[in-house]
Amino acid sequence: MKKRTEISAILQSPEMDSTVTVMGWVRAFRNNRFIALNDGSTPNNLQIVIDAEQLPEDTVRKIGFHACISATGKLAPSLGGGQAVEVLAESVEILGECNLETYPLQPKRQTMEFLRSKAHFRPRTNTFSSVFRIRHAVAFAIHKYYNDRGFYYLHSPIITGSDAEGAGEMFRVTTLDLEHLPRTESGDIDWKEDFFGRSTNLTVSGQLQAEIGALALGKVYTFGPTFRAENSNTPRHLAEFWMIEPEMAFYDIYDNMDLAEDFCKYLIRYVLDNYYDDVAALDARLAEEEKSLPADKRRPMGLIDQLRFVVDNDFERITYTDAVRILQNSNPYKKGKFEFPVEWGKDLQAEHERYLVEKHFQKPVIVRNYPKAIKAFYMRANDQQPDEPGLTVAAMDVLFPGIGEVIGGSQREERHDALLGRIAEVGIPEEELWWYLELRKFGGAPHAGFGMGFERMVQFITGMSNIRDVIPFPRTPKSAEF
RNA sequence: GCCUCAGUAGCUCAGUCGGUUAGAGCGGCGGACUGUUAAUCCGUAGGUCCAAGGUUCAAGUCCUUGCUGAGGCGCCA
Repeated sequence: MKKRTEISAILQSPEMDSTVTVMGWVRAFRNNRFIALNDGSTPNNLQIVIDAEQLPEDTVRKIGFHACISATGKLAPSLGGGQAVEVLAESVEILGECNLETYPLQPKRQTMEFLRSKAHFRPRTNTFSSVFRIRHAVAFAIHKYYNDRGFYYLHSPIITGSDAEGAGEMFRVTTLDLEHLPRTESGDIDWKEDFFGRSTNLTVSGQLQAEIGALALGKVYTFGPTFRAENSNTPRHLAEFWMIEPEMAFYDIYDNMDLAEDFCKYLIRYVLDNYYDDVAALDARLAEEEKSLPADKRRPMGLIDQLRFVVDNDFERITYTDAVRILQNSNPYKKGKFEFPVEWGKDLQAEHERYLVEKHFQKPVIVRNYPKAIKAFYMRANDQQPDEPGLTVAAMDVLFPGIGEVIGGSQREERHDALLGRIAEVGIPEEELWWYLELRKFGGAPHAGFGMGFERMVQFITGMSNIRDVIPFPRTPKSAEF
């Protein structure tokens, strides 16, 4: 293969008069003379100038939207106003034709729904190439952030035998012949016959295993795929998504909140610092899109302004009890505008969270100390507070505008007896969690952690309105093409 | 899982009260064009009206069921 130069490198530091070979996909061919070429290395195109009479007629005819070409020529300052440099092509080779009579994409605005059905081509569009570059950037920044702070990347299992995680419906993993299931004497399916000799599922969370890591390595994080078989049909849910779960020994709920806030800001700052052109392209696209919306449906600020705002301001921190008080004093509450009741002991609904984040504080909010009854068994019980009608646990949720809960976490119950009591209360068989309990019995430590929805964070940073458009191959109920 | 809306040309949509040969813009194709920037100009082709059943003299239009998609809610990250 001829050695090619990536367009990002050329645009960054062009060496005028040098001869380069570039390869990529044609975004536009204008006036029989100008090719806008993109190779995915940057959102920006490189202009190739050809002399149609100096090239084979057949080659010129095949230069068209999304055809793949290689072009060789001298770099020169551009005579046109739209770009600084261009390649004066001496030769052009067609690497892959693109027959536009049958190719589904078109050089025009397409809906996200349509492009979703063409997941094999959508990364070639401006929007999706920017989204996927940013997705990469966020993933990389996650590892960099934790590595730089002395965390160890722990690989939690994808296949789990635990039924006790309680984070939702699970996908079963089995090699049993579904047409001829082995049965026990009592007629139940005999999971002892299955591959692992027990019933197994895809993981819904790596947290319990991350706790094992934290109680030995001090600070760990997991970052991997997570599976929920919930029949959730919303722009914020996927059946297969990625989650980051840091877990730290010797952290309490406040340390946990500090880390969560700093982590969120770091990821946003990293993308702004290193992928500004991509964010700017998405910002412009959103601004264009919003022009056609009525004023009340528009975002309060542009994408970049919003990202800067989140980075530059402290997150609001309140207790669940405060949140209920604020909501009960709110206008929508007094006017009966909320669909769901606001009452201490009941979980906050999306409409309540949205009021707190988007109306009342107008910035990210961390709510902590939720009622014990509505939270998971592993969260650390707080002492009874005089101003709280019931017992709470040291849980915390980080709420973002537009996407809602981006992080959920807690200080974990490290007291063996308290945990044992809680497990009994919620009715999980003790033997399911024998190793989890032993972590408390033998050299236990106070510890805390949280889970961040990776796609939700990418969604926030890119401004994409549907989570299916920030993952290359979305898996949702009734949909697993590609 | 519940509720709402939608499905008509490659894409985005219009299609009146059920009535003749189903339209537009964009895109494609053919042509023109050597400084364009979503290039522009001229010409042209293109339809299983989501599927099945039903009502009717007559269905893109009304009814039933199903499928698919989107949005809202719940569950959550």
